Amino acid sequence: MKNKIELLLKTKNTRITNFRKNVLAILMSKKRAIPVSFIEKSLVNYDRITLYRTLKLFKNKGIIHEIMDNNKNSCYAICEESCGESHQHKHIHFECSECNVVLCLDIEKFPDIKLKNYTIKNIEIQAMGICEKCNKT
Amino acid sequence: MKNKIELLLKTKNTRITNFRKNVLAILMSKKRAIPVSFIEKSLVNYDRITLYRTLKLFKNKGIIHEIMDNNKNSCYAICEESCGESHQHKHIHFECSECNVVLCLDIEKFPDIKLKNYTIKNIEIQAMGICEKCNKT
DNA sequence: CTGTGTGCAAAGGGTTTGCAAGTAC
DNA sequence: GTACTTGCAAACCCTTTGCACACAG
Repeated sequence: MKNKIELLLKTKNTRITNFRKNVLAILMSKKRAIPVSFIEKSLVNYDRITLYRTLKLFKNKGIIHEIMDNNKNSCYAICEESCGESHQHKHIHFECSECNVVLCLDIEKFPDIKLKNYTIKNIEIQAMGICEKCNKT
Repeated sequence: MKNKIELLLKTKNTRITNFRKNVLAILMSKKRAIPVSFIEKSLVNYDRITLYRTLKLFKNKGIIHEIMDNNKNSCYAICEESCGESHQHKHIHFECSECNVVLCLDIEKFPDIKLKNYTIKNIEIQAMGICEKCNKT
């Protein structure tokens, strides 16, 4: 795990520091997009400002992507390897109205939206509803 | 026009006040989602706090819907009549990276996304790129 | 050693809350 | 008259900026 994190940072031309490794470990430990507040809860003795700067850096380097939940809280999730420079994500973001979890979900075929005379660089699809877990209970 | 505005407010069980009529008139004058800052520029002698409260109220009543642009600025647009209680919008939101306009655009067929075991209540599609106007120049 | 990252203090911007006076119905 | 709306002041929260010190490469 540790090597995986350091490798990722190296791949993205980002200096390896303890703080960055800690933040990445938290992000990698969850298969979902987590709000900043959650990252903060998971860190000990951290500096909030440095955290903001770190997340911004990760985002710019294409290590993580940002999703806004319904309450305008920024959530972050590790980018898939396929993400690449364009930062194009072929998954949708799903927010559960019961437990507020934010998930990155793959769908069979990502809709190919075209608009005449418009150049589309990126498409984001955000779904709201009830997640698998909450549906069961 | 005036009657149209008052009728809309009445339909939505919302008290008719001068301030609300002014805000609605601004929103109706544009065929696009406008940022709060634009509404503010269009108002004279307004109270910012009241504006926030008004927009929140309109949103809750289903009179307008909120779109977040790339810079996390809230933009607002009048809901279509088809919108209804569910607040379901069958259009996509397009943001131009050149002129930053935010548009509500209809697409031929709105993708019907299904996820096994998930209940989907609402889907929002946000596209980024270059708009018609900027493509021409 | 050099450029980059960190931690602290302070400030910024958008937004919300509380309350008293004013207004719609 | 009553409940809702407005305007003002203050507070809140998230986020950014500036700067000196610390650290990675």
